[in-house]
Amino acid sequence: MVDTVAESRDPAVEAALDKAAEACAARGGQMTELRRQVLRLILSARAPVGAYALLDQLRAARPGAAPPTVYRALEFLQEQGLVHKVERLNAFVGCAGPDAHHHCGHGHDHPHQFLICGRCGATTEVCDDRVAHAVADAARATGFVPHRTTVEVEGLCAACALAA
Amino acid sequence: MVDTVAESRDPAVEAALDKAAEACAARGGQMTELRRQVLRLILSARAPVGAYALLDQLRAARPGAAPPTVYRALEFLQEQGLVHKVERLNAFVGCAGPDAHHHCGHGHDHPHQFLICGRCGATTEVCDDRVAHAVADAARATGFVPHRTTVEVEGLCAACALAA
DNA sequence: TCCGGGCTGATATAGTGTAACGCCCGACCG
DNA sequence: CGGTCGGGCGTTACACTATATCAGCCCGGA
Repeated sequence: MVDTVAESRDPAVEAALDKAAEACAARGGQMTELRRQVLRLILSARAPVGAYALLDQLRAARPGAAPPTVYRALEFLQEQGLVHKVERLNAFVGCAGPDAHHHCGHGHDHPHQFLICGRCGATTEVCDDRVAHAVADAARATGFVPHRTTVEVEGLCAACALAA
Repeated sequence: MVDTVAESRDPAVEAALDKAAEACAARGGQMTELRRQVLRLILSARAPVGAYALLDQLRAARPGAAPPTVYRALEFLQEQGLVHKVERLNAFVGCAGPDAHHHCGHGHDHPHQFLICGRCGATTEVCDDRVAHAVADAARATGFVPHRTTVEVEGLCAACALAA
């Protein structure tokens, strides 16, 4: 075995990492090795990952890693719009890449919604403008000035709904 | 001082507690003294309250109270629709009273949204059908079967927006 | 009487997130 | 060159949030 446990190195993930680094640089952010490692772990996971799960995996490459190590990386990645937190799960998912949402006219701080399958744990991000507008309108109707919005739906994904 | 610290005993809160107890009983739930105390603390607060803040206050009346004491009460109150959790804050707020939402045709498990002021901490619950429908529609469009929805908007409340 | 379920007490532990200090290093400037 | 300033990271310690588990109590029904 040439590759160690930590490396499944999906080429698609590596490509996404390179694109992310590029996007960061364009905004004045530095995609350091640590941040890249954390983002790789998130993008390689099939479901949202908890901070401490990331920490465990990270220690393979960085024995000295501690909670602040991963939380600081996560904070950066969230600011860059590369990662979102799923509040209901206290876990993190990669954003398909902000670029993937350019079609709906949003930048890297785009509004998004999560569909969380309570059975298989799959969490998919959608980007629905009607939802975003409805929420913003409802807020503004009360004089509230919206800044950031969290929308998370728990239920059954299409596959699990059929299986059930 | 006749009343001790723990008792501000807002008559409106007491009335809400009585109504809540009634509503619980109608559904087969028991509003015990402990649960009533926890609900009173939540309804008396101006902002969402953390479980451990509740615990601290609760200990005035129940020296032996421990985390499970308050979490069990909270679980019951949430099931009864008397309390909601604000995920972004890991804190709990009283529901205006499910009855307050009968006007929009929902029962005690009604869809709701939170407007969280990042400056003063005030958190208001709204009940907007367009939002609820937009979210449900967006989810169903992907074959997802929605079960429970969390919508939380962080921003500035009307008062703070003016002050800022 | 005995059983069972719901509620609470009590202890222990798991999981999530931050504060605070200090070091290194590279950028920038006099 | 020397200084210093800021960002990123290591490290320790701690705060906050949540749950598992076992035991005791009360009450209503068989």
